[in-house]
Amino acid sequence: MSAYTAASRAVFEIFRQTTPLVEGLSIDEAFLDVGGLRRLVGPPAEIAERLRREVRDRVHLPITVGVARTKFLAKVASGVAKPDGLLVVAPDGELAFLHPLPVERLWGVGPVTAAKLRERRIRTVGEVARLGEAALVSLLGAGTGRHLHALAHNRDPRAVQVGRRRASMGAQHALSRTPHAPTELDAILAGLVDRVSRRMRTAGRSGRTVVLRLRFGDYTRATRSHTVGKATADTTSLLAAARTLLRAALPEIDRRGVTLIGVSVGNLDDNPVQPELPFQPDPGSDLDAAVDAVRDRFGSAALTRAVLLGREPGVEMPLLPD
DNA sequence: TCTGGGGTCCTAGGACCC
DNA sequence: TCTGGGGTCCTAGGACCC
Repeated sequence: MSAYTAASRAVFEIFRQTTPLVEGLSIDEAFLDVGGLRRLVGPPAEIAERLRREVRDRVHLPITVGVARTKFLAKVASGVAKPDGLLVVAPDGELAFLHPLPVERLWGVGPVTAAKLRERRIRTVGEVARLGEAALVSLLGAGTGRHLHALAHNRDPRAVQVGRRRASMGAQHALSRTPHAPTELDAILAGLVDRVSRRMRTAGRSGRTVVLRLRFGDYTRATRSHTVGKATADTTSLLAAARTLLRAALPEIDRRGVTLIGVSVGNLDDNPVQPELPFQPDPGSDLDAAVDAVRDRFGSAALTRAVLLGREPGVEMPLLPD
């Protein structure tokens, strides 16, 4: 576990001591629902100050807190208050706070959407709100248009969700623009699948959809996916699926060049154990368990796939006995 | 500035089934 | 035999987030 991960866990622990209603958003962001604590603990602003103090004293990190009636506005407030700040948006001052802000503050507005809005001379959240839903939908499509219209009026009915589980797990590797031989790409793929499948087994997850992510020489991207009938966290099975996808993409890679390979597994399930194990064991599950055990004890470099030998820094070709 | 790594959500078309 | 509607799943792409 990295120092960053350890600190993140410690901070989340402090959050959970304050309220059980904690929704992790990323390694360094979370929503806390403190609506029920007003009588017992005090107003949200006081709770926020206390959280900042505790994290500073116990984990020695600054945190920024945004307090508001909706998740969306709390996130905007914390974004405005960064770094190491606290901003409380009172219910009667929501739109006065929100409307002068630039459109980029809206959750879901990135460079593409911002550029489309700019073309219509829309620069602030207030201008988005005044534009009206129908005009936004015709400009940005139904999904984004309705979403932004609601946010611009601070309409965000989503509650804080506890215990949300990850929907996919993946790993990727950036490459130089020089040509790469199929064997080299295959070795990189094997290393990525190895990393992802191990993470899945550690987390007790298994998955059905293998996604191969490619970025070509011109930095455009493409994905190829394959879904199997039964969820697995078995390295051999996942690698077989990934290899099929890579083989099919090789002609295109050959033409356009490749600057990134990624593998992720989606359709994640909570049950990595195969119920019919005594009769139809996964071909590689025993091997995976043995490899995981060795790595748990001796570190992740202790064992590697033959296809990777001599490619990863720090991994030496072993001396074979005569 | 351009090009690191790990994710989420939405949309759309096609296949398939009833 | 053909047509139609509705639903689900899979695949692919795109935009966005930290």
